[in-house]
Amino acid sequence: MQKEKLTVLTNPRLEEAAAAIEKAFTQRKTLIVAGKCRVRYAGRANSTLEPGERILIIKEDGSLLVHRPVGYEPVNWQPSGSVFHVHTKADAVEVHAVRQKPRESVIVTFSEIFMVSILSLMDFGEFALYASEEDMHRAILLKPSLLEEGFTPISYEKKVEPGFVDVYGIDKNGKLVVVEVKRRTASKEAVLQLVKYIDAIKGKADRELRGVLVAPAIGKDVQRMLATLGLEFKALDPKKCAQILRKAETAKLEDFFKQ
Amino acid sequence: MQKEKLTVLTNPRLEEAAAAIEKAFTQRKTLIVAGKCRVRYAGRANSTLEPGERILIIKEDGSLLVHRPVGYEPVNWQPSGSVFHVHTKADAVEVHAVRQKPRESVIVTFSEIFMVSILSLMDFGEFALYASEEDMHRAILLKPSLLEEGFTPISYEKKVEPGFVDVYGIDKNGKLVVVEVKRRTASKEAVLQLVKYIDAIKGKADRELRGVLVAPAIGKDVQRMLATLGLEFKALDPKKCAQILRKAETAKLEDFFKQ
DNA sequence: ATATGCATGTCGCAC
DNA sequence: GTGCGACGTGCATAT
Repeated sequence: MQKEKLTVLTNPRLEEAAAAIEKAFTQRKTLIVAGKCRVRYAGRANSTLEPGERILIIKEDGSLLVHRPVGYEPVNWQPSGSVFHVHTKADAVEVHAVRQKPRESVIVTFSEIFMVSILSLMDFGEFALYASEEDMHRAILLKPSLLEEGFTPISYEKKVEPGFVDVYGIDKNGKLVVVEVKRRTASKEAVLQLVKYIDAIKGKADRELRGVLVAPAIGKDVQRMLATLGLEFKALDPKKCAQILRKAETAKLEDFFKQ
Repeated sequence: MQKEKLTVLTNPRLEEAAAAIEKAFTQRKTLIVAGKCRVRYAGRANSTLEPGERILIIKEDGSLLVHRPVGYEPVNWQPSGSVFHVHTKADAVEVHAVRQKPRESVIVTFSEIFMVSILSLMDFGEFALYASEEDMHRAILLKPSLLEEGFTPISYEKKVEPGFVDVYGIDKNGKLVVVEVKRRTASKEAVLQLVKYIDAIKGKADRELRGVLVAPAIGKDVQRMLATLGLEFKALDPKKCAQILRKAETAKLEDFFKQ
């Protein structure tokens, strides 16, 4: 028997809606409800949302979203793995979503329901993201001259006392170089991170040490801060890094087919 | 003439869907589309998402969300203020979303559309969140003994060289106290922040200085770090702070009605 | 399980 | 506009 791809109820009675929602839970389908509701959240914090018209989405994996008609972010939510129950009251339908660790609950109480939509979605499409900080790391390892001529990476995400160093190597004069990479305009926070890493390594190495902040850009004050601390800045665009990696990937494929 | 509250098309032809989507844009309504699509994003980073069945939401304020059938987060999105266009191709409907600053675009290409839902949502319900870091600040100001007996706050969110100090005051022995507040288990990052503030103030004040990290909890290593640096920790639960504020608010109301 | 840092983070607030 | 920090941040990763 072929599963229904799509069920839509428009302006259903509350009991009908409740039954459909219940069915969506048991069948682990994707559920969209539009209606007038109140929301209560209790967990790490608490919140209340007074009545208004919103969209509720509950996914197969047990994630929940309540969206107001404006704003990119959900006003209330529950990450995947939540457990749901629906309760039919006199003049309302309540959807309860509970998760453990941390113990949190969201209760959505509908007084009116405009639409219930139940979907069976198949999605195996691959998602690929380019120009992350990870891509910048990899690009520098692949082509160290991006940092500077004569740079030789030693290690990558080397563990030091607290946390990691993004890239770590030796310059053309044999000095140790600690590199902190940021995918966007670097803030003071990034400089503090770099200082922390340098301090951690300074205690262990007797060689001269350089600290380099790599980012697409820095502000004037960060520039001053670096100067004061004797650190350096090297501009690098994450998109350019992604391009380099793509090109290298292509070259590798061509080599493969040549053989 | 009363606007339509709800329009739903199920399994529409692509041209019908395109027309409905176009109409939703011009009328600035909330749009939900379910269908098989491919997504491309180009902006600060780039991404590609191969074909699969997803939900597209476009809100009145020009925010866009593409949701896969699993996961709390949208796989692709555009914050509010984006501008939309729909293009009808031979075998596809393309929705373009562009925003300036930063210049970014998301293109959703549907090859099949299961449902188009257009909603006029009215939502003026108030949202209130309790137990934020802000609540913790306010609770300490209202009841300084939460920090310690004899503490007297001087200033709140005092601006120092870099950034702010959460709370700043004098203890029962006349020493200056710098307080950094965190609403959840404090990490090393929080300690660094506290150190930064103390250093900034140390240069200006000649009085003895104490640094206190306030949070619901800290890890073992953070505890050691604090000890090393001569700093202190005071446990405080954000929920308790919220309760205190609520109680104070209630008391104030009672006083008002007594008069 | 806890700890650490990234994110197309977004958002709000202050300068 | 830019800078800075909070967020119920979520999330992957490494110990």
